[in-house]
Amino acid sequence: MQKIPHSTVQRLVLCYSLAQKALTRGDMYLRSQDIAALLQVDETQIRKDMAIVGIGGVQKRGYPVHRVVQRLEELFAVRMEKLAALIGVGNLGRALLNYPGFAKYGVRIVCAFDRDPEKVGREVNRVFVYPIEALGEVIPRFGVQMAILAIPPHSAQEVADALVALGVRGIWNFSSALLRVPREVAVRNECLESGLLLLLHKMWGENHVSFPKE
Amino acid sequence: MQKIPHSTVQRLVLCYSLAQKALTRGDMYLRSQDIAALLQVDETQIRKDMAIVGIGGVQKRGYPVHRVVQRLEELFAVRMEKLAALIGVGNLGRALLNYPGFAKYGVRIVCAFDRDPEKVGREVNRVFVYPIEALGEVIPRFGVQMAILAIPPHSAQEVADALVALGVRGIWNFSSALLRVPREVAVRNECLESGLLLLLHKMWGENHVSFPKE
DNA sequence: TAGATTGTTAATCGATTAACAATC
DNA sequence: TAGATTGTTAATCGATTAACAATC
Repeated sequence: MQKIPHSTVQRLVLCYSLAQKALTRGDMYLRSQDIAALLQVDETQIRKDMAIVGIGGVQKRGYPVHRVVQRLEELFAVRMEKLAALIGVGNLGRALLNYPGFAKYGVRIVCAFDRDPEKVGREVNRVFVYPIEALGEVIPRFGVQMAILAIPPHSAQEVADALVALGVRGIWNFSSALLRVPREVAVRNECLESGLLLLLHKMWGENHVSFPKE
Repeated sequence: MQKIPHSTVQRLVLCYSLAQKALTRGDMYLRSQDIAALLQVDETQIRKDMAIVGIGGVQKRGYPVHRVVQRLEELFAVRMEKLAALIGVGNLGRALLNYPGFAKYGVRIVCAFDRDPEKVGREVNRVFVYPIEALGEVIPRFGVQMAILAIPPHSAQEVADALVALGVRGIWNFSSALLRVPREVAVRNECLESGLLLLLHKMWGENHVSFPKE
């Protein structure tokens, strides 16, 4: 199959969530028109996206919800169980541990790591916290495939290198560090600082006068 | 000034973080080549981005770090004090309250809201938690300009409508709901579910066979 | 049948990259 | 001066939108 454009994947993520909602509502079909309105894009775009991943529609009805859900679950590999490690059990890390979204998408956090001796040796949400030095022993033991990085940026690259060396295939990076990893390792940057700055730009960016604090 | 393309703004966010780092290191200049390598884009792109926002470089040296920082602080309005409300004091909300990034960019959370009577009336990190019903009274009293939405998706639109009616100009949306707001209100979606699915796609997407759990 | 929808090809638009001029 | 860099214009590439055919 041809490579799926990244912009298409982004829209399909949203389609997936819409399709799940439609499924619980009991709707049989989703029309490109309605999806497009919610995503605020052109409806042709949605039809093209569907075609790209091989989801066919039915004239006068729309796209069969169950087929959309099925195909997109395949595309996002949500029915496959994925074992994950959480690195950094700070405020954000703990919030992620309690996050209901993971289980829903087949991600199971099986171990956590922290540098702080206060946190090491305890359980958070039934997940044991290991010292960061134990990475090399614990990651292979559990067969961890992906890591969630919720640590300060200064040590992020070092930890990422270790994770990659241990065979981790994907990193969900909440630090502001720009990680360098081999091509075959997937990284998703979820830097909140960046998100905040993008919002601030939308709010006050461009042609405005910025008043200094003092 | 012409409209700044969104892709340019995204790169400039990263440039800002690099420039700050360079500033603390004491570097005088940043070369487009080096920035490009870290961002993994073409160096011409960086020069174009700089030109678009009016940052001029110096031949044989690069871009003066202090000017980059200064101009981008203006672009992201970070020196301006922005009063924010946190809606939803769950795990994620509490993590955000303790988040050091906010103060750094001039965002001050002045009040928090929750539906849970258990949480209402208490202080979290020196911020008072109001009942969600008090939104209409409290938001104008504090002069809140932006809101951080960390609530479940089903009530997100309703709360967003209320916030917009109260004059809030920007919403940092951590829920998975796709909010509909008037054009003049800025929204940044920070839906973690979406981020996770994008990572899963990169890891196992495309031409793979997905093994069901059972 | 008429109308509403999907599906596809062509046109447009915008973003990235290449080529090279300018200059310290 | 030669070389390294910025700056800019032109070429390419990819994504979006428009037009319209196909069909239930």
